[in-house]
Amino acid sequence: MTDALSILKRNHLSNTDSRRAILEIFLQSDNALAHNDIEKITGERFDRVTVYRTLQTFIDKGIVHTIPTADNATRYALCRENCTEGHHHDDHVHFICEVCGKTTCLDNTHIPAVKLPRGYDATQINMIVNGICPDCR
Amino acid sequence: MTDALSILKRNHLSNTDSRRAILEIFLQSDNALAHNDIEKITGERFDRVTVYRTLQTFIDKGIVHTIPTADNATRYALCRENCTEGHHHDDHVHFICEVCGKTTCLDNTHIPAVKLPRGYDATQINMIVNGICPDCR
DNA sequence: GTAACTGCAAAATATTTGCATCCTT
DNA sequence: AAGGATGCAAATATTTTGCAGTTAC
Repeated sequence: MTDALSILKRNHLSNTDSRRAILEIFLQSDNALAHNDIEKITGERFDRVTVYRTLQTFIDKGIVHTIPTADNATRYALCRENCTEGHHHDDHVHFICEVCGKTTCLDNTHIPAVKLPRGYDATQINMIVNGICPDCR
Repeated sequence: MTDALSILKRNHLSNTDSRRAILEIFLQSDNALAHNDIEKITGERFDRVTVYRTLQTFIDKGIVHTIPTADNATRYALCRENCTEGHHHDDHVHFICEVCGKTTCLDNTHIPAVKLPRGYDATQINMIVNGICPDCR
């Protein structure tokens, strides 16, 4: 199940307004969201601090992941795959549109293998593609 | 030439203490630096604002580039390749060590090609590998 | 000499922490 | 009832902007 309540239950999180609301936002959005985006949508409903703490909780549980961006704005997206606490399997490519600014998880585009120099051990790989999305061409 | 002065001249930038000093730091460092790292090294010699502006100038000229990181701390590294104003050819992999925290440009490890879904046009690709570096094993 | 660069002050923005209160289970 | 979650206040961190004084060329 991918409704907010199920996600909370599955992760042993209590069912609070802010958690449900923020999860709904992620479920209804097809792109990654910055803290600021979430605040704009929720308006005055929740304290800014609550949003920060809720996002951190979701990260800890492996419900959302952050996407590294060069512009230094932390963006969060739902983990669509089988992430569990402490273990992300986040092997898809992220696309950032230079026109509309949207960050999209290309869930079906997997990160190709890369051969690292001797001595380097990878635990996680991120691939961020900047460019122009289909909507902005 | 890869000394600080040559880099400044080549990019038509005036030769000031802060620019020379900050470039030296990059030239002597084999890993990427956060604004904070630079401030620690330069100490009280330059105003924090000057460091911000100097870094921005270098980015504009294509002398340094920023590296996207999941921890949301902007890191800067020298462009080793033929970056020109507005055009980065930054196709190497970046490695972030989970133990020592150092960010290294793997200049010789190129980013493998990736096939994007129809409609997506890439202008720049970043690949960030997290793991353990040779020094920390 | 002039345009560009720097330092200082301050504003704007982003994030974290402590604590008292409230809510979920 | 008890532990965890929230809201508020405030501390801390980060980045930007305006302006006056200084420096490179």
